[in-house]
Amino acid sequence: MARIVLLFGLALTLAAFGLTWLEHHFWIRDIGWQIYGIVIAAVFALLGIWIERQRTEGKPENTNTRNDKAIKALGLTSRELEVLECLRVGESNKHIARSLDISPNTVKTHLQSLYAKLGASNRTQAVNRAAELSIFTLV
Amino acid sequence: MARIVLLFGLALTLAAFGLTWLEHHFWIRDIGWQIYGIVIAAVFALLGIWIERQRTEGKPENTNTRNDKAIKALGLTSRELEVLECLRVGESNKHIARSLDISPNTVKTHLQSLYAKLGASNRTQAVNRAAELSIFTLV
DNA sequence: ACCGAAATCACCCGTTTGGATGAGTGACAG
DNA sequence: CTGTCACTCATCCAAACGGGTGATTTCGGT
Repeated sequence: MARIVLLFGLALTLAAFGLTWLEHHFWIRDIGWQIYGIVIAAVFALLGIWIERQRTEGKPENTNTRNDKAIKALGLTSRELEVLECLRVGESNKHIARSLDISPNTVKTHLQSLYAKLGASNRTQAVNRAAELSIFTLV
Repeated sequence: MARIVLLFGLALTLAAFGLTWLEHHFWIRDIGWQIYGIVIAAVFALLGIWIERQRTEGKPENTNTRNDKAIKALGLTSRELEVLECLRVGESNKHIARSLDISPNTVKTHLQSLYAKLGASNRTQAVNRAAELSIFTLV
């Protein structure tokens, strides 16, 4: 927040200085100050929009970082994540096997490590835990 | 979006007219146009922030209403909703039976109606669909 | 060249689910 | 009073799942 205020003040002073400079070198008096004011208004309105957009973007960033943090903390491998994503959609082991082009037995193996790492005892719990840790790529 | 553009243009023209009016009546020449520009900049930056904030506010309202709408649309009964909530947490049929103090057989019956109504073929899919329809009471 | 982690697959066994069907009860509206 | 609906429970059967164990391959890092 402090950074935003600083940025804002900086922009204002820069603008003031820039305008003073322009006044002494160019065609300011010719175009009339109304247009001038309009340009300033437009630019700073856009700046305001930009600032607000930046400010509200902080949230998905957190989920993304938590995402990776949790994944690394639990030691989830890439293959396990793929299986996990299939779990979320509700695919059966056989279906997952076809999706990832591996044997159903392998799927079961991946699932067991997933259950162990997530502290789950079945697929629904696994999905639930993964959701709590915001592991899924949010749609 | 069109409304925002309109609002913006209106604000700009109003500002231009207002400034012209001010110029002919008051102390404009005294305070110097730099400060003038700064004020314009600040006001319109705030306007930009406000606009952006308005634009991004619409979302949380939907989730609550969809909740009940979807439930009624699908004809989910109260008992089915209880079972659904247990599903979400990952409880087994037997556990759900104890939670709701009914027979596991009854749980299965409720599950079958749930699957039918939600268009799911297993518990994980049911939870997924329910989440998509934001049926769960958000934590 | 070797180690360890990841990934792959297989087998066995018991439990859980899902699907289909039938049926009894209580409540509530027409 | 009768029909409908939600809720309850049951039985049978096949499929899917969870748990355990062991084995092979592949690959990056030391």
